[in-house]
Amino acid sequence: MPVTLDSRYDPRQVEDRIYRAWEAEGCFGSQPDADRVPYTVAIPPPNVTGALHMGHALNNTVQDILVRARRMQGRNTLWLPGTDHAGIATQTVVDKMLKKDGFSREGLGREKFLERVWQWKGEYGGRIIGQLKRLGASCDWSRQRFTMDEGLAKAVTEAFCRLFEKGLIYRGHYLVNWCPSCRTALADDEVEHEESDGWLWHIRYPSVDGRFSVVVATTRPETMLGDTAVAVNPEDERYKALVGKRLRLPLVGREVPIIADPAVDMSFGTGAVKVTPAHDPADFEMGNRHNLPRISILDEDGRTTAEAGAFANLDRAEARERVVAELERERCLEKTEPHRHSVGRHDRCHMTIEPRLSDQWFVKMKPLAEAAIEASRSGRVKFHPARWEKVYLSWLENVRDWCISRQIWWGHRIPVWYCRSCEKVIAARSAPEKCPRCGGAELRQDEDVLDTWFSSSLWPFSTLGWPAETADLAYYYPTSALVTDRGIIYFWVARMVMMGLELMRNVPFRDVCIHGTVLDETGAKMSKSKGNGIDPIVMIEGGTQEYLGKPYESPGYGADAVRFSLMVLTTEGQDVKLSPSKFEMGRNFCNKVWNASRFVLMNLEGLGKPDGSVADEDLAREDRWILSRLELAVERTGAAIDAFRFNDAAQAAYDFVWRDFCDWYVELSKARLRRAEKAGDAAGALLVRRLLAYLLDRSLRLLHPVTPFITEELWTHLNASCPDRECFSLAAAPASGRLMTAPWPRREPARRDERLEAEFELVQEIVREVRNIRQKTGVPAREKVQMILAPEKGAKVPDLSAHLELIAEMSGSEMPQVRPGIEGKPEGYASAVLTGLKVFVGLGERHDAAGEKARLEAELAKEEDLLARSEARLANQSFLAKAPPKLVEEYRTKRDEIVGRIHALRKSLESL
RNA sequence: GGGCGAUUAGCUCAGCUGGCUAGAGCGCCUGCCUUACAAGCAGGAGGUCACUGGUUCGAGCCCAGUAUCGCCCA
Repeated sequence: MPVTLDSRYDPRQVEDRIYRAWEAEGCFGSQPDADRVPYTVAIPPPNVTGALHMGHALNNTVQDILVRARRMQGRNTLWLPGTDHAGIATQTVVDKMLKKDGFSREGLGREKFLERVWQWKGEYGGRIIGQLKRLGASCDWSRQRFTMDEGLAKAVTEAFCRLFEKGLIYRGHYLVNWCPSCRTALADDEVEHEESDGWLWHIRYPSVDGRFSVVVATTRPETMLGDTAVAVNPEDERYKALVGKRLRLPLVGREVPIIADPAVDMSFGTGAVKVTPAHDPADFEMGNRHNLPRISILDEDGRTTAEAGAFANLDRAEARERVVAELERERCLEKTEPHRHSVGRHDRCHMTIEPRLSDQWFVKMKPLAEAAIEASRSGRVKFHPARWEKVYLSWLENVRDWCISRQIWWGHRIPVWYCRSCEKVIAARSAPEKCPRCGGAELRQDEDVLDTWFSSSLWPFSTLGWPAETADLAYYYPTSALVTDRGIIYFWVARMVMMGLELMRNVPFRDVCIHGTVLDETGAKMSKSKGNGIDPIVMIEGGTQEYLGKPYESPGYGADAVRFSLMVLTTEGQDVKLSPSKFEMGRNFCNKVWNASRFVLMNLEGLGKPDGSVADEDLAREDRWILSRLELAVERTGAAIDAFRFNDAAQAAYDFVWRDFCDWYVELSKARLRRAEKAGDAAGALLVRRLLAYLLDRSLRLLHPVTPFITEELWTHLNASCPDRECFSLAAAPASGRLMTAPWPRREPARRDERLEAEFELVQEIVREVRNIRQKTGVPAREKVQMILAPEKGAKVPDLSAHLELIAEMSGSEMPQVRPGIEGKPEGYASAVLTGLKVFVGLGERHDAAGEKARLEAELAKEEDLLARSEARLANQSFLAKAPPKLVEEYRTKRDEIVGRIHALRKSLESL
């Protein structure tokens, strides 16, 4: 069948079609199978409101590579996909949409609002899933889950109840991080701290008896309305005598005590601080130690309450202004100085966090964290790269109880009911009909929902059917690897480990792969507000996007190119500085693979069905060379994937395909085929063609995890033109069906031949030297030159007789004459000196003695420099005494080689 | 303040347990539309491996310190 591939690879004509074929043929699915070892990856569920960004593209490419490689390696592979309901983010998005239509959440009421969210999710929630498919993700879509679907809701309720029953979940009145914009409590790690310029206000508080006063320094003067003490360090001589005395709060008039507490930093401000237990975490603790009253002066919107007296019903900022102005008027403001301090912001909406006293639900973290720490210390969970373990551990070692209640509507409603008559708190798997204590029927469910991360912490097992004891759960759990960004070590990794250990009695995954974060080319994190994001879908499909203030026109690099480029850039967890042009590399490589395949396919026409294996003794030296290189590539690529070193994997496959196969083997096969045809050597030609097919086959398999689309497409063509292409063991690797489910190349260590590789390296060097001389002296491309190879007398040079034709063809020379031992240089020839071997290139008229002299002298200078260093080393007695003898021997050989080359260079110069 | 990472060619990065004449891609220079590929081929130039000390026969790699940048935690 004639092959008609375009001379350029166009991903647009391939990718969608291939993906649909995979889906239609059920290539992604996995079922438990007791006879096979599973490999399981649970996707870190992307936010259902989200669109695929470059971080997702990187994250999911890594997962897909792991999963595709394991699938080819014979593991029963399941990549379990899904999305996260992202409580606050989704609620905000729908809220905004409603506002545009003139509705409000409050006006609609809880039930109607939730209907609208589900409606919205139905319409837009699938977007990121479609985008993952566009990237090539080989997830089992039939198992797609959503953190709010029925099964997962059941898991959340079950988990809550179990933890509650065990006393690991409790309710309490504490100071929590409050977002006045989202009007909800947040967990500690949802707060980002940011240094910013502010002020330090020094306020004078007079004593009740009017005899003295104390100046306190604060960054938040408005909270003085809620002060219930002034604190000093017990060691502070300046204030020792005043401890126990009382002050009168300006503006408010309330009397507050001066207390001594070791938490006070004597060097901060005046050494005396105001204490506002209801509005500052440190003050809250201090309040507990000293039994201070807590006065909340701000409400859930961040506005002042009635407790603020004359300053009631003001916004936080306004209250500050008014308080400061009033203090100044009353001459209580000593001074105001510029001050840098850190401000907590909500990581989603960036509103300044307000510590707020409220009733919330918490998870007791200590016991859970201890188990999670042990799991990592004992190696049951391993981080890659290992250094991230420290980050994980230090978080767990210092973790505070986790506030899990959120004052929003979109999420898992807390499965707790309160009895109106006896106030019993009931956690239940389904709505109870009456109070188990007093029998009262008036029960009210808690209004709050759970933190989204609570449901995601169950993800690795809730998605497999937990709490039901399903076959899936028994087979696929624990999962094999979790792949994520370092930013999510606390949110996901640590919490999943805690919950897995607590509820499943086993870790949720064995390996945690932490890859780098995608940055723009200036090194800044990509974000919408900065306009420095690169949209992976635009890179894949083409189109214009705004990048760093300028429009960038993407030609549509294709998913494979985007994936390949990302992988080459992803070096062991280092951040990835990206610019759109980086994808050219991947695209160029795909085009190379396409064209190499095109060449092979063209040469396979009419090949027919070969009978039997290729006999090793029929292989030429270059065939054994490329098979040795292939073996090296298989080894390197596999080892790199095992070690989560994706750049090495991509690079190893790249080097083999481009450098070894295309640059050398394909090029020299052209000449061999020509030669065989001329000589009527059908068997010789067949051998080359069979090897080309075989090598292409193995290249496609090796590349498939990184560039799945193009390799699958080419595989289809290869199957059509050459279904029987196994050269050495016909059963080794079936060549039908889909590449994505075909076997990974087998390791064949016996194919590795390092001596042959060294020999071939010499061939390559000779060819390069001749090409260099030709270029430097301006020999036209098609003009053949004479060549003489002159091995030195007694030098250990590999026998090149089997390579002479190849050398001639690759360097554009006549058949080289081999003349051992000639010293000088024939008239009209330029020379190059290799180790133990001189290469003479016949230039005739073109021979330029001056140019030649300069070239050789430069070479000589380099060699002499090398020699000097080499001899210095060998003259060093302690080197000779202490270095391994084998190494010393190697250096001696090297020295002799240099001496030999210098000698040869001098001879050449002399004969000029 | 504590921790982690980075600093290698003009740019972006490799360089694992010290033995290196320090590599790749892009860019640059030169020559080629050679029947797979100009998204390509061939040839080339380009580096006091941030700095200062130390350990070692030997340091890009190990140790200590300094500087600059980035991230995380408090």
